[in-house]
Amino acid sequence: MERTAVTIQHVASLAKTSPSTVSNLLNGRTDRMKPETRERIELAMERLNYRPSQIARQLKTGQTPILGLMVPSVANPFWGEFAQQAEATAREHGYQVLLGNAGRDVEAEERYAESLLSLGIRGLIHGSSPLSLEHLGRMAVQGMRVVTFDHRGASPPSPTPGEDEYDSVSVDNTTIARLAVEHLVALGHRRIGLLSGPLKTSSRQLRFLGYRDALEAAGIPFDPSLIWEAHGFDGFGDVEGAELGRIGTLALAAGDRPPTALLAINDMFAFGAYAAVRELNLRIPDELSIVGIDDIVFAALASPPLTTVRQPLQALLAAAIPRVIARVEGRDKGPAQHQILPAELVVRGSTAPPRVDASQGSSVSGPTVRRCRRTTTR
Amino acid sequence: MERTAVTIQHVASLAKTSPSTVSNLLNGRTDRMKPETRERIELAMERLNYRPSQIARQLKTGQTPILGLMVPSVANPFWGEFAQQAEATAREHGYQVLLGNAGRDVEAEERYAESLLSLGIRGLIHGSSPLSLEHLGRMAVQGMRVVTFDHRGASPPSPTPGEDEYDSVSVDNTTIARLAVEHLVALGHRRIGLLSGPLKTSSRQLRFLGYRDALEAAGIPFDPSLIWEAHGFDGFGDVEGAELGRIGTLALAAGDRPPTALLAINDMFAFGAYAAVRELNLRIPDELSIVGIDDIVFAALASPPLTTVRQPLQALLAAAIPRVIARVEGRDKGPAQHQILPAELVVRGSTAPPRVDASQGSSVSGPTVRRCRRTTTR
DNA sequence: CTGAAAGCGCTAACAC
DNA sequence: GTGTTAGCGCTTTCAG
Repeated sequence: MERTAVTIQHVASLAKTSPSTVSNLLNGRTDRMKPETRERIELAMERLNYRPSQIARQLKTGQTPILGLMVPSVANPFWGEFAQQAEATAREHGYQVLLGNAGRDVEAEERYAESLLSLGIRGLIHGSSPLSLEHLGRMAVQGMRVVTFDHRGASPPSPTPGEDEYDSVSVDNTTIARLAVEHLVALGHRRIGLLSGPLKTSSRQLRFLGYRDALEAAGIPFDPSLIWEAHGFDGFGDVEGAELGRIGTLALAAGDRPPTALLAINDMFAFGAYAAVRELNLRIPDELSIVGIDDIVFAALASPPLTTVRQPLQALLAAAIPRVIARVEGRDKGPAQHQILPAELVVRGSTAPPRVDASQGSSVSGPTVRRCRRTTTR
Repeated sequence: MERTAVTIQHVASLAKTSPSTVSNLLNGRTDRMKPETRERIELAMERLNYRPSQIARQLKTGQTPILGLMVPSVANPFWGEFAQQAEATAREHGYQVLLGNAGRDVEAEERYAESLLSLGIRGLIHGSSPLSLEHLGRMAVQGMRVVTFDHRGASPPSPTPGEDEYDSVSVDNTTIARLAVEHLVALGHRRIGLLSGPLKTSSRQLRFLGYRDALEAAGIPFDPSLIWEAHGFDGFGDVEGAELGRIGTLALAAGDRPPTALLAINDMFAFGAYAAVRELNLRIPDELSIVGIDDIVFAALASPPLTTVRQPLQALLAAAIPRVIARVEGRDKGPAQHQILPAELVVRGSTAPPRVDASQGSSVSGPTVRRCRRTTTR
């Protein structure tokens, strides 16, 4: 009752044939095989309950049907959905997925990549985006095929060094932010805050750019006092996003001329903003409009439901997974590809026109607003 | 620049020694090794940037430093946190984690287990709990060591068949529900609804039991019309939890004598209830108290913050991971162990005493309540 | 204390 | 069409 000790030889001898013939069948080289031989083998495999050992196979071929999956943290709902989608997509292609929560730490990522390599894993889905992607290049040199997300938006035309060592599939981060800001501007907002963790990743920088561009396009001067970027803080705020969002919102609201609307760098930050707004006894969207990015499950569930810019996770992974696999299997040897997918604004209940006396905005110290909650008659 | 082709022989020859000596060093059999030999080898490994191939090693030893992780879906925030914790804990022990989203489907789980086996993976963290755990027994027979969660609460003393094929670490699900109900009863509620997906898993059944017991202990008659169990629905509602919670709450609220408080089978359902309450223009907790189970990240973030019963994820995994590993490595050959950890009620803002005219409760068709939101002066 | 040799289960030439 | 054979990179007796 110990391990499955039945090998290809057992099958072969039961089927009165040779291991190589069995191997041929196993690998679909069944073209010129006598049907009866084939049947005998299949019968034998059946009866022995034979399961080929991937281990032995991969020692031989150097191929293993596993992909590495590196995300900051699956505890973050966005990355959880990402991982789920990655696993599902990979499975459709006959691959499994080895999870790695590297917390955006370059060293952790490298250690992780090394262990993948020694496990014979040669394909990596890299869902993270520290500014420097050099280490990905290093991985590539060691034989790792990687696909990143969020790398290289539309805007900066100059390629990052090492860029051609890996493929990427990303949303247009600049446009994401622009979409959000345009929506807010259309609603009449002119003091639009930006709430973010450290602007260290390229996706965040790109979003920042989009924010600025959209403001400029609308003729609204850029006001640095409306930017809140977490600092004195060691990390990227993937898990603590909500807490950072809360703190940031409080800080922004305490300013002289607080924003009437906020673009949060992602939905977690947006929910932190919700919490802050609750503490301040303000109301969303009447006194503060909030837009998130990602469209995680809770966006639709929150009260009010969050207006956000959706990342097309499914499409992203559907593009990425076959690509790594093709690379790993050597079917795709072309130059690095950088694909960019569109994002979509989802307008829900957290955005509305600013109050007329917008210039006064919200304030911590002001008189507590007492007003009835809007009730809709059904 | 292709693959890391440096093998143990290269190291050996550079170090002017034999592969087996290198292997000895690699495996810590360094007791009776001449220090200088050792140094030569270490130097050689350094210079060659040698990385032992796990693949070759495991073909030989049958051991791979990977654990399978089977959850319904990492897209569900609870399981995301679970997976994150599992990965982190496993890594502390030198193991990696292969993700499998089996959606609680027994067949999918078996397929997944098979592929694990053929990958040489012999340890499985099984975070799911369909009622029938027989298939786990089957896996055990094939050599898979598994640790389950949520299996076998304190209550039903009769062991499930096949139970001694695998270990388990779980929270006391009966107590979880009891804690929640007692809290509600203490607040003065007598009509307490239960909102759940199909009561097919043992953890859910146990929770149901705890709910009933607590009611009985409080002298409150059990009223089946207060139970809403999703049906006509194919699955366990892991991802759709919120939607189910919403529908269920609507249904419960439409009853003759609607509940004044709700126990949701998990936090996702609770948030679904939030959404329903919003649609009904009611207020939490004044008009409806809600208690969840799990304490996912959003529990603290929601408005109002959700009162819930926390599952001690970290402790759960800290107990489970070393156990599977010990099993896999053959260090632990004793009989199956079933560990039960305590849960903790976290009281937040979603529970309060029922309104005095509790018997009337909430109603869809009743007049819309217009009342000011409570505002706290700071 | 170190080395030689025999595989682990499978694949891929290359014979037959 | 099918069988033989030689390894993949490492571990592990068992000699030296």
